[in-house]
Amino acid sequence: MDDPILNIEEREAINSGRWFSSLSPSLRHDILRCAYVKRCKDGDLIAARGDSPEEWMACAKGAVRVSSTSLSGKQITFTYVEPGIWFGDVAILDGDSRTHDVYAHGETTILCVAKADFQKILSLHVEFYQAMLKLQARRIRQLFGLVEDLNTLPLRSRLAKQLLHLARSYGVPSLSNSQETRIGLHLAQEELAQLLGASRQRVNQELKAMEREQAIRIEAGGLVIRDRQTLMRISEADN
Amino acid sequence: MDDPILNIEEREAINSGRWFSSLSPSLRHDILRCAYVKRCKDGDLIAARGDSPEEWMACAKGAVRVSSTSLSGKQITFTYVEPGIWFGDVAILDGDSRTHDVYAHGETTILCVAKADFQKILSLHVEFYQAMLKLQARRIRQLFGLVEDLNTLPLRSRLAKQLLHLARSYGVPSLSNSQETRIGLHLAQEELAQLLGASRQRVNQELKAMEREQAIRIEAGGLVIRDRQTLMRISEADN
DNA sequence: TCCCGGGTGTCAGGAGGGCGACAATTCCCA
DNA sequence: TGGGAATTGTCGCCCTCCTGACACCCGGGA
Repeated sequence: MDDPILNIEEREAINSGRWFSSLSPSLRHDILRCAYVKRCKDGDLIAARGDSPEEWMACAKGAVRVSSTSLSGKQITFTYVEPGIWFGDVAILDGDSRTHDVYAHGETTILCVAKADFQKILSLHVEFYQAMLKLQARRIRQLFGLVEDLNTLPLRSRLAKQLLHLARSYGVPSLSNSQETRIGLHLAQEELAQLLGASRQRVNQELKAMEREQAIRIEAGGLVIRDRQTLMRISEADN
Repeated sequence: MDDPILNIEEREAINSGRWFSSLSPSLRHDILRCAYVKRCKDGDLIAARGDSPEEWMACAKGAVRVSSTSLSGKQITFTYVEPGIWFGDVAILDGDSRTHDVYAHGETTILCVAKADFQKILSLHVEFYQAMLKLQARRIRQLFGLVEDLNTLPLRSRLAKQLLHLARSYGVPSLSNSQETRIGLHLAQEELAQLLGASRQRVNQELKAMEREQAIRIEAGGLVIRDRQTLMRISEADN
C-alpha cells in the first residue's frame, strides 16, 4: 500500500488483459489517469460482502480470491482473479452492497478506480457503456455454464475442467518438460476444494487418480498438467 | 402468432414490470413503438441454444421456460420467465449465440424487439445503457446466489426457496383460504425437478414431507403455500 | 363405458460425496 | 537443526440423492 506507481510487469499485465486491451486508447488513458495502486500481502482483506462499494478494481499482479461464507459457515470460493482482469463492477453498477469477500492471495497488486471517477468516465464515453455491457454479458455466460456444470457434472469432471481453466489463466511452461504446463498459482488442496464446493479429501482422491492416469503430476509448489487431452476427455462426461 | 397487438392484460403486465416501469416514458415509448407480438402455444420453441440472436424479448402473458440439455442428455431448466420480465439480452449484447433453449409454457404471449432496433434505441438513449447495466448486474447477483445455493444447500432447502420464489412470481390468493397462496403456474413434478436439477422422485418425497409439516398443500392444478414462515425456515438451513 | 396415457406416490438398491480420524510428509522458522 | 504447524494421503462410516421398478389415480377420448 505504499508505492502508488505500477511497475513494468504490472503495467504490462493490465494492458494485455483481453478486455482492457480492446478499449480505445483515449478511454484507457482516462481510466488509468484516475486509477491508484494498492499493494497487498497474502491474506489481506480487500473488500467484504455487504460493504458499500467504493471502487472498481483490477488485479495487476498475484491473485485475488473472491469468496463467501454461507450461513452454515461453509467457505466457498467463487474464483481467483488473475492479472489483467477487472472486478467489483456489479456493486458499483447497481448501487447495492458487495456480493463477496475479496482477499489477496500471495503478494498482490490491485489497481483501483474510485466509484465517482468510474461514473464520470462512463458519462464521458459511450464506448465504455458498451464495453461494460459486453463484460457483464460474458460474465453471465460463464455463470450459466457454471450452474449447468454444477447441476450435471460429477466432481471428477468439474475438477478436470477447473484444472484446465487454471492452466489457461496461470499456466507457465514446465521447467523440466516443455510439453507440460505448470499451474503458476499455488493452491492448497483445501483451497482447490473450496473452489469446487467439495471436500478436501474428495479432491485429493481425484487428483491422485488423475496422477495415476498420467494426466497430471502433483509437485510441491504447484500442479503440472501432463496431458491436456485426457483432462478434456474427463471434463466432458463421466467415464 | 396472429394478432400483432397486446390486449389490455398483456399491456398491463409489461407496463408494471419492476424494471420496465422504472424507465422514462420517452424510452418506454421508443421500445414499444418498434416491438411486435408473438403468440405461442404450449411447447412452442421460441429460440434454441446456438441460434444467432434476432431479438430481445419480454414475456407478456403465460410463462417462458429457459432450459438446456447437457451433453449427457439431462434436461435442466434455468428459470421460468414471468409476465413483465425481459430476456434474451445476453446474446444480443455480446454478439454471440443464444445460451439456452426457450419454450412457451402454456398459452404465452411474447413481445419482441428486433436486434437492430434494440441497438438503435441504445444509441439514442444513454438512459437505456444505464438501465441495461443495472438489469445485468441484478442478474449476476441472482446467479451468484444460485451458485452459492447449489454449493451449500440440500435439496430440501432449495426446493423451499424455489417454492417461495414461485409464489412471489406467480402467486394468486387461494380461493378457499385467504391466508394461503396458490402458485398460478402449473408445473408437473418432473418440471419442478428439472428446475432444481434433481430427480422427480426426490422432489415428490420432499413435497410430501412439506405437506405433512403443513407448509404446503398439493392440489390438482397447483401447489398451495400454507405457511410461508415454515418454508423460510426450511430454506435457510438444514434442520 | 372402458381403456390408455400422463402424472403421482413409494420402495429397494447403489453411487457419489461429506465428515472424522489419523498417519505421513513437508514446510517453516526459531 | 530441531520441532511444531500446516498440508497431504487414506480409511471407514454415513447420508443424500439417483435409478429403476411398479402400483395407483385421474381425465379424456374411441
